Amino acid sequence: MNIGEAAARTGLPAKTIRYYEEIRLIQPHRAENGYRSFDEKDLHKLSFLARARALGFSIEDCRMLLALYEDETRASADVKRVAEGHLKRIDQKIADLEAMRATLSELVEACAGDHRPDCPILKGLSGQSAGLQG
Amino acid sequence: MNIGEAAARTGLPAKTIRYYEEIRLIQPHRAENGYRSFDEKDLHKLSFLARARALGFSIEDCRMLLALYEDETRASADVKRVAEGHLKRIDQKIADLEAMRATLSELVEACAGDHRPDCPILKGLSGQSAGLQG
DNA sequence: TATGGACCTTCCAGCGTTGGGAAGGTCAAG
DNA sequence: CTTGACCTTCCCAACGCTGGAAGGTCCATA
Repeated sequence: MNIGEAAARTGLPAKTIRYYEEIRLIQPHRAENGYRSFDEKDLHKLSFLARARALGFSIEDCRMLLALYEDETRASADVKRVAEGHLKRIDQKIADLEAMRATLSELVEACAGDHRPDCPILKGLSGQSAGLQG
Repeated sequence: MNIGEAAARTGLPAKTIRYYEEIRLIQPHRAENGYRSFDEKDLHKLSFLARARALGFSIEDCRMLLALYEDETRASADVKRVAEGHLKRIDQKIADLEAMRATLSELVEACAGDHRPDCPILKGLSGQSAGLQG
């Protein structure tokens, strides 16, 4: 099938599919007219990629996971290691965001939010108030 | 003072300070030799930017906040609106990451992580298992 | 057969926020 | 006079696409 149908069936934009070919995540065949030709195996790989990306795996993680997916002699430990690394990064991001959230929400709650110019948020950002480290 | 000292005193890399000038967040004067010359007001603005960026505000949010910071007749409501918008985006990001985390950690926990090829993580990513929507 | 439109191709450029590095000017110390 | 630390501008890379331009292909219809 052509790229349009592959896009429709995997939910990935055609542009993204071309990009995945360019960075050699997939290698669809070419028809005589030069059009990319996708088979079921390509579709499976694209769907795999779509799910892995939706879980936040980097492209390089995806490349590794795809290689493991295709390697029938893989050890599940190798897959798990990649996933645990990603999990750790997710946890770190969540922690960072929670920290931001805590400080910011403190400032927001202290701000009257009316017509007057006095503003604890700006005070906090300008370093005139406690609650902001760094 | 020169950019090196400004960098040291605000904790921002010199490269970043030059970028902030390029996108017109700051406008330091120039000495006769062409070097940027930072005064205390510039330092305050840079520190303000550093704190706002550390809280995850976008550059455009920072531009708005800086304008409000410098406008003595601002209404705190305008500041609060920007901050609340950002807080909302943070909450959304946290929610997205928590969702990823939940799915991924489920898969990781189901994976033996040994020498055998059987792997629930790959099964999940390939769509052969429950727990992965979209 | 001609035309139109939907598809496909490649190539180039940009997003945001730096970071790295080249090539070269300036300044202070020895 | 040299050395080395600083400064300047400019260009490229990163991430993972996304948009658009210019042009080829295919199919249906007039």
